[in-house]
Order: sequence, then structure tokens, then C-alpha cells
Amino acid sequence: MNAPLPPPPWRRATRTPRRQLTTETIVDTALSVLSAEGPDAVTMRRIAHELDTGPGSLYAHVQDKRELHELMLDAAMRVVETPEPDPQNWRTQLKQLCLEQARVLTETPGIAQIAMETLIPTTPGILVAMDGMLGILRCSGIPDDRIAAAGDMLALHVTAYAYEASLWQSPSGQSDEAHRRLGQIGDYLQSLPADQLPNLKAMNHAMLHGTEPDHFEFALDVFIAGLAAHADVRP
Amino acid sequence: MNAPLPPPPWRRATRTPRRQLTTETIVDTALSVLSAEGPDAVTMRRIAHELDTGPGSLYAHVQDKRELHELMLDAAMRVVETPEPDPQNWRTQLKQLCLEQARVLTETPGIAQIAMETLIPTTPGILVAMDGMLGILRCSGIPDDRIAAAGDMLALHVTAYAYEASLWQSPSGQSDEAHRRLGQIGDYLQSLPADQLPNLKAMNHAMLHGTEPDHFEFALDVFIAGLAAHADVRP
DNA sequence: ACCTGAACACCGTTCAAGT
DNA sequence: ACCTGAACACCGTTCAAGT
Repeated sequence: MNAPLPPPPWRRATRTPRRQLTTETIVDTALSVLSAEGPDAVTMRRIAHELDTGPGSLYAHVQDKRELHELMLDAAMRVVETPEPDPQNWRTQLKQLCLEQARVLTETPGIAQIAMETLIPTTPGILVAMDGMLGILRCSGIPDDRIAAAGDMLALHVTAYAYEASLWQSPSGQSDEAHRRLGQIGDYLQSLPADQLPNLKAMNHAMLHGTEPDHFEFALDVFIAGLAAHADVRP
Repeated sequence: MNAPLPPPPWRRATRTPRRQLTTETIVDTALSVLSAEGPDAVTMRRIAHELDTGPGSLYAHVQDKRELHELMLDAAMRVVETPEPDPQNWRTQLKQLCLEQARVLTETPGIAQIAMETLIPTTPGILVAMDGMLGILRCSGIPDDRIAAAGDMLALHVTAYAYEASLWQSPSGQSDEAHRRLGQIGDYLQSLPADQLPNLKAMNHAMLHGTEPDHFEFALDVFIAGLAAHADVRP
């Protein structure tokens, strides 16, 4: 009940150069919490706690939870390198770039979910990625207005795939859930008379046991083949 | 401060046949709240309030908020009719079905968001929709394992497109946000020196003013053209 | 200017208690 | 069996007060 003692002088040393809060440290902390414990753990309060401060402090450096998400996505996507467009190889380059972007989005589970929620991104790193995609597409011989459409839809597909794929990965804890549901569908199909959902029953094995990455690569092949066909029409 | 009077007998009449809580009424209420006020308004508490009860009451009929979402999606998707597959017209049928599914998912803003979050759906209505898609794809001459991949990716694309498209629609209140961001990108591109993001700068007009539905239809055409090419290879 | 942390207005879910 | 609503353990964001 006495007045608290003044802190011993050697404590001041660790106190004074107290790590300053920065947008960057906040984003880094958020990313490490994300990759360690999944999307649900990334709360303003949790990040603040990790930085030994109160939740309010973050709002001096970040406008929103939404803006923080966007900054996290930007930081994650900056590692994607875009190749110099080569008109001879646009098909291969396009596929490689999509696979690379999907890889980065899938690497940190949870970042794809943020990417899906953050549509129409305004952040430099993501614009660079989109620019690289457009650069390759411009070598394909497709008219300009179609290039916009193709880039838009390709980016959407990569993001959506990465989002779906990341549900099979662990630390968000939804992984078992995903497998459980596959089992449910299998059981349900078995329980059904032959004339209900006939196609799903017939394809049971291929649907439930095909792997996502294979499906994605197939979709890229199909999409690029279709683009090439469209380019041939107007040479 | 007296003990409360017993209720007059005519009140009992309105009380006793009190509308029973049902899974169905809960789902219907949730859907009407969703279409009236957007996804953020669909909370367990709000739905309970709408049905004149406490939040806990819902858990007798619905396991989870997640399960409620899935039931909402199922109810919404049940209106999609799948055509009898016609081997002569599989391209047109496939495109029509995708457009129809996208239309339904976009019609009630917010339902596409639920669809995106509810992956690997186990619910009858959605399985029926998938079965119809597979039925058409089986007419295309593509080998079975590719059909699974094609159906999977096509469904993913439709869902992702509908999700993105619904951001431009109103009552969730994010509509203005979307337009504001488009303006931000435009301003940002203008402020950049010519050698940064060159492709995005060159395509500024086409990228920012192309409409989503056009892009989606183009993507469907490209994808179906690619599928046809794959079918030709193995006749 | 930056930081603090209490306060506000919410969440989903659980559970003892009622009918 | 179904329903209730208080209670629990959280959220994001704001804001007066401190340094």
C-alpha cells in the first residue's frame, strides 16, 4: 500500500530505447502471427499484445484492419518476380507466372484468404504483379480489350485457387474439417439410389481423389489453349 | 412495485400458438436479412431478435453459424435448373449453366461470399448443381479424370466471379468503396513515371472501364474453347 | 506526435434454469 | 424437448488522458 518504489536505474536502459512502433513492424508481426497460428489469430488486439502495447496504439500507423490486411498481402506478394516478356514463349511464361503467384499465395496459409477479400487492390506490390501478367499477355496477339479481361480473370482464378488450396493446409485448424467433408460427400453418394446425382456417383473417385494442384494446372492449360485459339482468329 | 398482474386471458391466445422455431424459418429469416442489409447484418443475435427470441435458441436447430451459412447457400442455389445434357450442344449448355449459376449467386448480394467461404459443400442443392455441370461436361469427349478437374475449376471460377461482382452491388455498403479504389488506381497510375507499370499504364482505360460481366463471359468462352481443343486431341 | 488503456458497442457460443 | 437469456470470452474502433 506504500507508494511504488521508483524503478531501479538499470531498468531505464531497457525502457528508454523502447522499440518504436512502425507500420513495418506491425505488418511483420501480423505476418508472423498469421503463419504461426492462422487467420483467426490475426486480431488487432493480438498484434498489439505481441508488441507489448494496447490495441489502440496500432491505429496511429494503420487506418484499419482492412488496410493492415492489404499491407500484409503487399509484403507477401513482393517476392514474386515477373520475367521479361518473350513473344516466342508467352504460353510458358504465363503458366509459370500463374504457378508462381499461386505458390506464394499458398505458401503462407491465410494470405490467399486476405487476397480474396481484398479485391481491386491498390497496393504497389500487387499492381506490379498484375503489370507483369499483362506484359506477357500483350505478347499473345490478343486484342487489347481482351487482354484486360484475360488478366482480370486469370488473376481472379489464381487467387480463388490459392484460397481453396490453402484450406487443405494446416495451422488454421480447418484442415481436418476439409477431409471430414470429403468423407461426408462420399458416404452421402453411396447412400443415394443410382438415379440421383448420377454423374457425381459415376465420377466419385475422380472427383474426390483428384488433387487440387493437378486441377489447377489443367485449368491453366485449358485457359491458355483457349487464349491461343482466340489469338489465332485475329492474327 | 406490486406483484405483476396475471396476463388477461385474451393474451394467451396469441401466446400459445407462438410461432415455433424451425430450421426453415431461421434460414428464411437469415436470407431476408441478408438481402435487405448485406452480409454484416447476418448475425446469430440479429436473426434471433428478428424471431423474437434470444441468440441461444437458434442452436437447437442449427449447429453453427457456418452450418446456417451453408443452409442459406443451399436454399439459394435450389432455384438453378440443370438442362438435360445434349451432346450436340454441350458448349452452349455449359456456358448457359455457368451464367445461370453466376446470376443466382449474384442476385442475392452476399450469397456469393458465403459460397466462397463454404468450400467442399456437402449440401444437396449444391451437389445437384455440380452434378448438372458434370453431366454436360461428360458430353464433351474429355476423359473422365479431366472432367473432374474441369468441373472443379469451373465451379470455382463461377463462385469467385460472383463474389467479385457482388462487391459492386449495393446494400452491403461496400459499393462506393469499390469505385473509390478504382479512382485511386487511376490517380496512382497517372502519377507514375512512364517506365513503372508500363503495361498497366498502357491498358489503363481497358482495365479500369471494362465491365466485370464482359470479362466473365470472355473467360467462359476462352475456357470452353480450350476444353474443346482438349477434346479434339483425344476423340 | 505518439502512445496508452479504458470504454463502447458489438460478436458466437454455452449452459443452468425454466416450461 | 424445446426454449430462454444471462454469462463467458472474445472482437474492432474510439477517445480522453498522459508523455
